[in-house]
This record gives sequence, C-alpha cells and structure tokens, in this order.
Amino acid sequence: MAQQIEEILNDEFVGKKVELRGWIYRKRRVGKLIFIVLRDSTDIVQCVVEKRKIPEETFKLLDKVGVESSLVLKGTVRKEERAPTGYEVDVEEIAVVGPSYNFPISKDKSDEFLLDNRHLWVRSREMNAILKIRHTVFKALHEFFRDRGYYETQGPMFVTGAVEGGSTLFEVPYFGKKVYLTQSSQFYLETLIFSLEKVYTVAPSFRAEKSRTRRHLTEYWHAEAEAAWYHNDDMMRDEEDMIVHIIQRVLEERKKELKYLNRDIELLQNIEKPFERMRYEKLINFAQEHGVNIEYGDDLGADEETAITKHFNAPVFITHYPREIKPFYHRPDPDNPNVILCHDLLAPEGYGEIIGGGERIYKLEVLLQRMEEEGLNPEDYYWYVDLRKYGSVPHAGFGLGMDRFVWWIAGLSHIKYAIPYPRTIRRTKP
RNA sequence: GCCGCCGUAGCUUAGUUGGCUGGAGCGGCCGGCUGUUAACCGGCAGGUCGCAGGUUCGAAUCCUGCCGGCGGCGCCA
Repeated sequence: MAQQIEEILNDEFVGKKVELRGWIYRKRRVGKLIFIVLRDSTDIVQCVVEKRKIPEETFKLLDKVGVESSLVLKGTVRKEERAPTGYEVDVEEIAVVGPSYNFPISKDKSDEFLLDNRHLWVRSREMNAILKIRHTVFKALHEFFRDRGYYETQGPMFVTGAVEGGSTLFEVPYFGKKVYLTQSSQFYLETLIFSLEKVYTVAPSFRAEKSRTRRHLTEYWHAEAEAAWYHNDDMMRDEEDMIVHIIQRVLEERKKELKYLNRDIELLQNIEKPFERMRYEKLINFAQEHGVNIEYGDDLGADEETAITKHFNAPVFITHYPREIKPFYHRPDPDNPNVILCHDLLAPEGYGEIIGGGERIYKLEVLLQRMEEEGLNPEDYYWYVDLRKYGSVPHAGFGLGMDRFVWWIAGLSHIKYAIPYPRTIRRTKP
C-alpha cells in the first residue's frame, strides 16, 4: 500500500520502507546521484537515487526525463536536515510511469503565460494551496447550512428574466428562442421557501459586466440563501455565524496552506462576532470624516470601500441603503420608506463587498409599486409576483460570492487566483 | 461605456534621442561531476523583434490600422 508524502514526514517513518507515487517537482543530477524532489497532492519530499542501486537503463531514463514526469518508487525514509522538508528517501526501486519532457512552465513566468497554461499551473504548490483552502471554504459552507436547518436546492441556469440589471445578461440561443444564463438564483429560492422554509444553493452565476478589476469574474460561484419568517437582522445573524464558522474551519484545516501563501493568519484569528452594523447614512458621515469624497445617495465605489474597510479589522455590515441605488425587490423600511431593509457585508483589508442581502418585499401592492417605479412589467415576473398572492410571508436572503470569499481568506491579489479556471471578459481558455 | 499599459528565442527579458552581426539568464541538446537545494562547470543550437501598411539612405525603435493580452474606473458578489 502506497503512502502519501505528508504522512511519512515524521520520525515514526524513519528507517521504514515506503512506496510513493507522484511527480518530479525538481531534479538535480550530481555525478552518480540524482536528487529528485517528488510531489504529490499532500507535500514534497527529496528522494536520492544512487546509480549503483538501480538498473543502468533506469538511471539513464531518470537522468533524461524532465520535471512533472510521474513516478512510482520504493525506498527507506531517513532524517536529513539538508532536504527541503527535513526527511529524505533512499530509493531502492523506481519506475517512470509517464515521462515528461520540456514542461512549459519554468522559473520565469508571466501572468499571461500562467493563465494560458492554467491546466498545467494548477499543479503548482501555490495553486495546490489555494485549491485546498477553496475546498475547505465550500465544505464549511455546506456544514453551516445543514447544521442551521437549511435545505440545499437548485434553480435553473437557463432563465428568461433578469434579477439584477438586464444589460448584464448572457444571451444563449435556445431552440429558436433566446434565453439567458442566470445572474442569481434568488427568485427561484424565494419560490422554494414556501415549501422548505429555509433553503440555500451553491451554483454559478453569470454576469456580462465588462468589468476589468481584481474582484470580477463573468462566471462566479454564488452561495445564496433565503429563509421564510426572517427579517433583515435574522439574516445578518446567520451570515456572521456562517462567516465565522468558515474562517474557523479554514484556520483548523488549512494553516499550512495559509502560511505557504504568506497570509497574515492573525488577522483571520482576530475576527469575532458580532460584526459592526452601520447604517448607510452613518457610513457616509464616517467616510466623509476620513476624507473620502462621497455624498448621500452615492453608491459605494471601490475606492470608498477600500478606504472604509481599512479602518476595520473584521467584516462590516452596511444597512439601510437609499432605495434608489438597490434593486426593486428590497423591502422599504416601514419607519422610513426612503431606505430599504438590506445589508452588504464588506470584507476588511480593502477586499470589499462579499455579500449582498436583505429583506424582500412581501406585500403585493408594495412590490407592484416598486416595479412600476423601476419601469418593470409585472407580467414578465408573473411567477415572482404570484408569491405575494398566495400566502406571502416576510422573508430575507443573501448572496455570497464564493470566489471573492476565497480571495479574501487566502489574501490573494486578484480574484482569478481564487478559482481553478477563471472566466473574465477576455479569457475563456483553457 | 471610459482611462492606462504591454507584445523581441520555448519561457523571462536587455536593446526604443532611428545607425556596427539584436545581447543575456532559464529551458533544450552534447559532455563532466557522490550532497544537490529552481545545483554547478565546459560546449552547441535556437529570432518573421505580434500582423499589415507607411515615413526614411537606413526601422525592434517613428506614424497609421488591425490582432492578442494585462491593469484600473464604473457596475456588482
């Protein structure tokens, strides 16, 4: 039975025979010795091949093949301070499974080149660490929702109407008709709360925004939830519990990866509930006091978000936006109908918005009035309007950008590093 | 929709006030080396300077158009 590299890197394995399977990460030949740094999904370990211990042809082949060749080897573990991970394997048997010559990625690499070769770059230690963190984020998200009594469900990807602005829909030919790729599953989740009460989904969302920024993808992973009988505050409570739970899990399971990425772990460890809740109006004052050029009624731009979030060590909820700058479905505040019962969650360190959510309008007249204000035709949204006709209830929900979340947690410079195959305005390959 | 930047060998690049045969590192190939750390030493090969047109005695270098890419704003998650 073969071992994985991570498990043999300790004193218990010293003197023991192991079988390893992996890929050549680095290779150095020194006379009748070949040093092979082997990698597998778990870690790297240096293996020493002595010419006299293996067949002549095998040594020649090993000398010839390049990095990323796949190998199976047997050998004995030894403590070795000179080796990169503190232990070394003296090789007794070794076989090349799949040779690799002239692997395109070497030490010099540009951003563009690595994106063109993403299918090979995913093997890098850096991407390996990011992908593991991403895995834990997704896993912990599911844990949270299941523990909190949410049902997992799914909406369609082909849709006929916009949730957000109509200009950012991707059109798809559909048997002589036109449909669109979904921007959000929110409206479908709203229908499902009448059956399941609390629902969530993790699915791609597509936005044809011509955005060229470090925080935008055209296809991104969207975690969305809706809950019946929830008000804005109830939803924010679940969200902060969720964020804290996921961060906790990442700190438990992925410290090694965070360190590899030089993430400031202390910043994550210091995040505590409850998060600051700040009304939009107060935020504007706060921002103005800190020299940000913004007025009441402006939506927050990237510069403002950065300036504001740099003053906080934890995520901050911004609530009660003016109704004009948010979509029609948000419920106006009964105490002041000029503002809505909504919230955005801004991640610290300048990462900015990762969640948008709020309480939905549940009264028919209010919904119809808001649609009229926005120039929307209720017939196009007949099924959404219907929900307010047949036993409507107060409810709230949110959408979390999973890639943005990973981007922040891993402390990455650009969101394209947070997903295996980023789709941006210019990039659809590989 | 708006603003800015880049394109020279497989990769990373130097060279851009127009002027000698466009240099280098990595990688590749050949040879050497029993403790290397993206090893080192010697040698060799590798170029449509993104494409097209223009200016000029002369263009990688200047101009125009096109193609490809990157970053930022706005919008958003």
